[in-house]
Amino acid sequence: MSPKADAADKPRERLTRNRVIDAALQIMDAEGVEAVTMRRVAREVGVEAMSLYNHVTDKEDLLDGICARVMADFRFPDEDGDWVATTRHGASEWRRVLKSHPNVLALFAERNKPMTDLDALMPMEFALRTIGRAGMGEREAVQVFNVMGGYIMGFVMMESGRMFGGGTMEKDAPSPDQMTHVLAAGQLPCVAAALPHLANCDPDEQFAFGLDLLLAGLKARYGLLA
Amino acid sequence: MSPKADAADKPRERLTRNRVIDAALQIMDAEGVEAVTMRRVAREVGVEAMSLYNHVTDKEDLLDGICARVMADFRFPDEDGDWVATTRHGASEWRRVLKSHPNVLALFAERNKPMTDLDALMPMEFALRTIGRAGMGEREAVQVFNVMGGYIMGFVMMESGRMFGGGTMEKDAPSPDQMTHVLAAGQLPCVAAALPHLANCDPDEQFAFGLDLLLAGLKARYGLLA
DNA sequence: GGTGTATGCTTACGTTGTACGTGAACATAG
DNA sequence: CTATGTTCACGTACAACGTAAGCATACACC
Repeated sequence: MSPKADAADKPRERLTRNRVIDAALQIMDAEGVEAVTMRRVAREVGVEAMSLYNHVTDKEDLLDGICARVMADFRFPDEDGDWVATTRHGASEWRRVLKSHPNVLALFAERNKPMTDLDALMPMEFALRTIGRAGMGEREAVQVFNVMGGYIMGFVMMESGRMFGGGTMEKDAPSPDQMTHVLAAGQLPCVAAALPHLANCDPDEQFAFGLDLLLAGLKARYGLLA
Repeated sequence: MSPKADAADKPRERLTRNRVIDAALQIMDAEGVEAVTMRRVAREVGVEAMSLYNHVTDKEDLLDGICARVMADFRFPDEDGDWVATTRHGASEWRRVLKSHPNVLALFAERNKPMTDLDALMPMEFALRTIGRAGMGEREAVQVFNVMGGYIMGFVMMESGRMFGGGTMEKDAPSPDQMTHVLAAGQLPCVAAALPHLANCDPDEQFAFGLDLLLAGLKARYGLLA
């Protein structure tokens, strides 16, 4: 009998680079960066570790693939409205992408080379094009891109990594760690006073707040109007 | 003869937590985060790996120690002038600290708990106090802190991680990697046009530019004056 | 002296990334 | 049909990792 037309004798689907990277990304989202291990990914796709090397050259390559894959999730806003509106949409989309895979920022940070993937670069192209619509010079557009990009990345880093006490205490839990002890010592009065606000502030609102600051600064500087 | 008063029979200086963390930080600066290994640090301080555990509970603890140590390098600007000037000094000092240990951002990013060390929190205290001097409400001050902090971290992350092509090509080197190939394909015209600016712009100037945008936005919003 | 308490060394175990060799499935050429 | 080359998965093996456990040494205080 012919080997096809039989569902049972095709025990495993053909492995591809995409399937490998997808599995790795899923593991990273669910269990953190350090859980992304060649053996763990292999197990996820039902294969031995060494078989992955037919589709990625390294673990490095795998991680690069994850970065590119994440950026490929970027959904380009339409560019019909004025550049400020498009910028706002683009920025919040960028933040959405980063937040939907919160651990990818750690990857970005530890990777010291720029992205080369076309998929990963297209959001940058979009951003530069949109900023360019504001009518400033190329050089200024690049500056604005760096500033905005930095703001977005840093903001998401702070809100999801919460490195400065952002979400330590849920609501009013007394925060069992030693931070309370430090605060109780009376030093850091401003931090102590800020804690409830750190816990309660709506991140979306904060993000928009900072973005508006930047946009307002741009308008004030260049006399641009929305 | 007595065992003291002889320089030769005191073969090693007493190991301390600080010496361990210093060594780890030095290794991280010189060779990257992944080079910070218990055995490597031990070798650096002239000891076997397991001896480090007398001074740090974990590798985790060691890395936390590095984070705290880096923040402890923060040199507090004087707070005599107006709050805008102090903010500017504080921001550039914060950037200086991060840039002088460029790999620490990867640590910050992969660590999902807030800092609890007093040393690490004092720059935050300083920042909140300075922002508070502007006269806005506590809640707004926290927002401004998050926005400024995010901007600083993100900017440094982009400028030292150069994830978006920032420093790929030194001066006018033709960039041997595959990025050129992608660009040559005609897609990404804005990125292609931006590349020389990405390579040539002065980071200090860019940083000040973004910071001024934020400050200008604040002034415009709150009607604050320098 | 003795006796704890730090501190360091050694050995050992499980897990990591990956180099290397084997073998099955398949395409194409003779 | 057989021969041959390519692709892909498997299995074994090794060095380096974090660290648990046990033992050795040195100094503080009685």
